[in-house]
Amino acid sequence: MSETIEQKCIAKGVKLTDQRKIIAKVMSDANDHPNVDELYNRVSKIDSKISIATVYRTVKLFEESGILTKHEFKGGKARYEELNESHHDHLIDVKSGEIIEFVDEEIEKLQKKVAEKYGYDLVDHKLELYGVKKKS
Amino acid sequence: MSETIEQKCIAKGVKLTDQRKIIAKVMSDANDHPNVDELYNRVSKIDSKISIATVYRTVKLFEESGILTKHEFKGGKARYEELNESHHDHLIDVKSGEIIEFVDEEIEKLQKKVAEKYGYDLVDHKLELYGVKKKS
DNA sequence: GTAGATGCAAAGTATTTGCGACAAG
DNA sequence: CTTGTCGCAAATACTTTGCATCTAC
Repeated sequence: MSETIEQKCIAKGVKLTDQRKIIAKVMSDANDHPNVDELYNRVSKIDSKISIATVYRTVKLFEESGILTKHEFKGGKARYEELNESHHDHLIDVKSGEIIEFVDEEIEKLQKKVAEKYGYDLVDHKLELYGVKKKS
Repeated sequence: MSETIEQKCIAKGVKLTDQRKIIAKVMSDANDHPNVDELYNRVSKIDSKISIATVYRTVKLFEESGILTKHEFKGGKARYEELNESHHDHLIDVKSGEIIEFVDEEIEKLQKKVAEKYGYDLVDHKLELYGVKKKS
């Protein structure tokens, strides 16, 4: 296991309040990609007095600190997930909404090559695949 | 040159009102990826009485009819562009906002392969590269 | 002790919708 | 004619913010 979100906050000099600790824990425990509403629901079960404004402020802060990453999948609300060493992209089941994480080194390399070709250094990228389960 | 947006509307049985003709023309003439505000501005110069609600309704209708495609680039408003036979992805200059269109057959193939690998048929995908211009 | 965080409600954005008037086919 | 569209303003959905209070360090 690598660093916890709390540890990352300390490393980055982010002040750890009770609210932030709870949000950090909920995000650490999440195996999915919750949106702010879902996150607020989970957090509320632990401390019902936390306001949604704090949740918004915190995910934004964590994102700016490189602790969380934000996804804006098609037509939905912004979703967050913990950012860690292993980069991956997403395959989204358009029927069920299920999200599969995948890595493809070859695609990564090609992306860099495309950027190079146009005279750019790649600083970020977004790759989302939308699919339907095969009958087979 | 291929079909105009107007022709596509007729082909798809979309009723052609004056407002829609104007929006169709502005989108056909656009070489960029305007958001609704920008589109509304351009349209207003031709007919100042068109309301923004109509612009929203029309881009949505055109998108559902497969005439326009919607992009939700990072942190911005939804942008639209005409959908035509040549599929492409986008490389966005994070400093200037400039958008470069590119095609990479190899990446396309690999995406399909990844979907296959997880038992999915690819129905759609989104690939956006964000880069900064190289000094050199 | 002090700078920064929180809760609340109000304010912003972006987009959608109800409704009566109007126009395309 | 009749069904669908338009303009308007109000409503909605998501997110941000001002301010007084509170808290981590």
